Amino acid sequence: MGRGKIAIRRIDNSTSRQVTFSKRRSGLLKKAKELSILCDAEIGVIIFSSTGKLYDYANTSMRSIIERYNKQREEHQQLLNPASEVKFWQREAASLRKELQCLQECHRQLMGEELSGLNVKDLQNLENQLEISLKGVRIKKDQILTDEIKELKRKGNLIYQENLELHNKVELVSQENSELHEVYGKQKVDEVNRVSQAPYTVGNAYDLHAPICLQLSQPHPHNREAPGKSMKLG
Amino acid sequence: MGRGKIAIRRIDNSTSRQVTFSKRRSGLLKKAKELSILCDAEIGVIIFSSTGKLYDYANTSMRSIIERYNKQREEHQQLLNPASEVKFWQREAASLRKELQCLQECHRQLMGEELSGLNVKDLQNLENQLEISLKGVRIKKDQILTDEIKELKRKGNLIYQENLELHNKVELVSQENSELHEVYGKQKVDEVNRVSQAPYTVGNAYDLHAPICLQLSQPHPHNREAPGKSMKLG
DNA sequence: AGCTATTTATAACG
DNA sequence: TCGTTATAAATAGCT
Repeated sequence: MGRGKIAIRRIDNSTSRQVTFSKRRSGLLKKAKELSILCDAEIGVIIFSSTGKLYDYANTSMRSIIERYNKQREEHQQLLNPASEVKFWQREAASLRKELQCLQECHRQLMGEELSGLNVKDLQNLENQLEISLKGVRIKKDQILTDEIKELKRKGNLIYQENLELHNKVELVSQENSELHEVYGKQKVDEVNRVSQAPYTVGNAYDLHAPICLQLSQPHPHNREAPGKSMKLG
Repeated sequence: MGRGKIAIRRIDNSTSRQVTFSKRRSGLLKKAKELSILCDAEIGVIIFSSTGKLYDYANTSMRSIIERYNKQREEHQQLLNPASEVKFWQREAASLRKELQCLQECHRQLMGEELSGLNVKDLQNLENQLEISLKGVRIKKDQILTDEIKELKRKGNLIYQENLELHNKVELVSQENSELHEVYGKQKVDEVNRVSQAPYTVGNAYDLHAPICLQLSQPHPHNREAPGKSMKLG
């Protein structure tokens, strides 16, 4: 499969053998990975290049694969090793693996996969459970968003109050200054006034004479009411 | 690389998973063989199917490949002495237990429980997943119900046809009887007619002069249309 | 298990 | 080693 067809025999040219090794090695490991995923298989691949370099792939762990391989290939090896502790842990692992498979099946069903084998009654139960789950998740999410909104509203009001007070303070100071200038001369009053009023006119998006209004994105686009009814705070 | 493209994820359908496993397994082993020949490499492949069946390939011998692997990884001692074997299985059990706990947490979340610790983004993802699951479950359920309806419709029509034929047959026989009585006397004609017509008037809910109408419960109570629009068959 | 339409891998080359 | 492309090979979906 390439520009030309090649015979399956040792490639003489050392360079192109290297190149082919590199390409086909990655191809082989990719296919091994795909097979393990597609078909839920446990796969180990060990490759030694002609120069002795090691490459390998194992979807679980090479050690457990080799262990399993040895067990399956030489059952009598177990008889040579009658340590009951080993047997205990093997049983433990087998039991856990079984439980894991059971839970995985259940999990797949909750993910909406592997539904063949379920009858209408099972599917109805699953549907009900998913609706309950969905409801719970939405309630939780809404709660978080509501809390966030409350917090923003609280902070907004605090800032608004603070700004009101600052505004009053500035007016007081400004008036005081005017009176001082009235006494000591009028030459610099204009400048001072300009500076004291800057916050109300330049680079400030808040209107300090009305409650703060923070607009938030809708949590549930599909549940929104008629347009124009945006959520308002304050 | 086939009639259609497939995503690399576990194949749901058990039959096609089996078929794909068989095809790709032989493909993988062929490629391993080719690579070992073309590039003069030492290669071992171990495959356990999801049912636990073992398939393998080794261009030299699996034992020597595993030994070389272990030597290269400097782990051969761990697999040989029983104390470290115990440790291996303990680690295996711990690893499985960890995976189990992870899956259990995920499972609880899919069940709508234990949602604290999730942020809005997580909850949104969970909500989306649950909606996908729900959709899948409903599609599957609807499909089963639709198939059931089709089957009932088919059977209903068969019965209706059979009844029509029986009706005709009865009329023919009845007419024949009348003619016979015409010849041999009229004393019992009334009785015979009464018997032959009983199926049309007594204890029979079907109207044989109209298509059979089987009414089924709605699959989705929350989706039903205006009342009075019952599903009709025939 | 066998048959194709397609997708994928890769041989040859830059 | 990396990228490109023409072509061989693998294989997904069917029967």
